[in-house]
Parts: sequence; structure tokens; C-alpha cells
Amino acid sequence: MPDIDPSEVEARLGRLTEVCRENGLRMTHQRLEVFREVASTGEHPDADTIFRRVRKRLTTISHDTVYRTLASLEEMGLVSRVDPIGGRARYDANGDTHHHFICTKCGSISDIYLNDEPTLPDGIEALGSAESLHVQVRGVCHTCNPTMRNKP
Amino acid sequence: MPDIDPSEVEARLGRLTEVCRENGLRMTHQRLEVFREVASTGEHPDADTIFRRVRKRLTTISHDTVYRTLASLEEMGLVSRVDPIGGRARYDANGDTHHHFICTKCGSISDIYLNDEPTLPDGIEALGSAESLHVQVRGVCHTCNPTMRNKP
DNA sequence: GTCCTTGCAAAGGCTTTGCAAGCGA
DNA sequence: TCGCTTGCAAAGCCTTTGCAAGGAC
Repeated sequence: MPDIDPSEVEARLGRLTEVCRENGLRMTHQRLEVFREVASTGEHPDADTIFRRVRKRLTTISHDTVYRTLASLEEMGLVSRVDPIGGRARYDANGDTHHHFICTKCGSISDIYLNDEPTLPDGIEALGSAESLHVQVRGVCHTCNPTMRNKP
Repeated sequence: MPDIDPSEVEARLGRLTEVCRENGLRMTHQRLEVFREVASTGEHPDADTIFRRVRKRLTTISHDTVYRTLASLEEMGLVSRVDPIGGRARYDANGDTHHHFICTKCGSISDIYLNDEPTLPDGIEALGSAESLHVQVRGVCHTCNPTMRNKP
């Protein structure tokens, strides 16, 4: 579940270079490694987890660089931020249209794909210009509530 | 838009009494006034706004009581918490099924009602037991962007 | 009277910021 | 070289917690 197919990771890293260039941002080791960390897992790590993992390779990286880098990656649309209610922000580099299942006990987050994408409600223009629509499903995952599991 | 119809506020306050009793919680002035503040507006105030408003009537109320009260109200299902990305938590006492439009510039939140409620995706049982589904639409409200209509 | 609640104060945890040195283009 | 980036440290901000006094039932 957590790991992303290596060819997909390559594709994501390619986009990083491209998009940084488009936005006039420099390609630094820090930027590359922070993005690689998010791009190569589906487990939606938080900033501190990313920090600890990147530090194994870039021993001098600092906490605030991770935060700043994630903020610019988000601004460029390369990663998206998920705010589980009352927890720390988590990051995700899945560029496909998708949504999230959040376990209210352990905080784990999984990508989900809806059968049909919801449409914007009539009259939304009265409120403003909509730019994104995101669905959060909350519940308890099987790891936290194993007795509920009855599927192979 | 912000104010709630007085009869609806009454109904909500009635539920407060009832639900507190069911849950064995005492009805205190603080609890009543914090809830009244959330229940009588549709503007989704944050904890500090609620604190400042309640303090006009209960001058000795403290910040942490507001937080604790909101937490118990949420646990009883009387209010729900909305986490706009990267902002402070906001609260809402609308008990009807609804979703939110969040302005990414000013942070204002409005209730929205979808034409059709999304259904849980096939295979969600593989992840866990789903308990709630909530849609966040993000965009820019008319107050923040009164006259724009430009697309490349 | 019992036990939940509150207020006060302080700590906690995540995130952001100022500034000088560092490094990519 | 030029100016975006980083690291360090410290502050900022929202929220939570420990404890004794207070209030609901």
C-alpha cells in the first residue's frame, strides 16, 4: 500500500524539474529529496516524518526547510495538503483526481476513488469561483478495528 | 447570511439540554452560552471569536473553557468542526447534511447543499468502516474577488 | 455531598519568521 | 555574480493540560 511504483516516482520527479523551471525555482538537493520522499509513498507523511526520512540522506537539512519546501511544492500544485481534523498536516503527491479516507483513531490516510465525481451544486457561483472539490470520508480503519474485518 | 432564524436557534438550544442530559453532562452557563454562540450564526466562528463574543455576557469565561466546551459539544454531535487548510478550527451547529465552500483568500466558510449526495465508493469496506462523508469546495468568494473573469 | 466543570497559568506542539551564510543558474 | 535558498534559532500561534476552587444535581 505505501510504496509507489518506481516508474511512477520517476515520472513525478520529472515533473518536479519541469515545474520548478516553469516557476523560476531552483532545483536544490533539499527540494529534490523532500519531493522524492512524498512522491514515493502513498502513506501521506506529515512534515516531521518527511524531515526524519530526508535527514538520513541530507544530514544537515532543517525542519523549517521542509516546511518551506512543502509550501512551495503545494503552491506549484506538485503536492497537496490534507488536514485531518485536529492533527498535523499531511502531504500527498498523487496528481490524479482522488479523495481520502481518514481513520479517526490512528490518523492514517488512504486515497480513494469515487464511482462518480460529485458535481458542484447549482448556485455555487453565487458564493464565488470554485477551484477544487475534495471529499473526506472518515471512519475507523481495519488496523484499528480488526474485529470488523470479514473480507478476504 | 450569518444569522440563524430565532426559532431554529431555540430548537437547537432545546437539543442541547436534551443531549447533555442523555450524556450525563451538566448544563452550565458556559456550556449554554458557547453553544448559543455557535448555534445562532451561520458564519462558522473559530474558538477565539466565540470566546470574545461569549465574554460580553459571561465576563469571567476563559479561553480553555471554550476549547473544552467545543470539544464536548463536538463529541456529542451538537456541533461539527471544520478545518480550513492551514487555519484555525471553525465550528458549525447546522445539523442538516451539508458541505462547505471555503474561500482560500479570506477563509470565510459557507454551507452548501449538493444536488446529489456522493455515495461511498465500491470497496471502501476494504479500508475500514466509514462513518461520515464531507465535501469541501475551495475557491475565492465574491467579496475577495468581486470582478474577475479571466482565463488563459 | 459528590463529582463534573471552570479558571488560572503554564506548557505543549506544530509551524513560521528574521537574518546572515550558502549555493544554483 | 546575483539573488533565491538554506540553517539556525527564536518566536508565534493555537490548543491542551495540571490543579485547586467552584458549581450543578
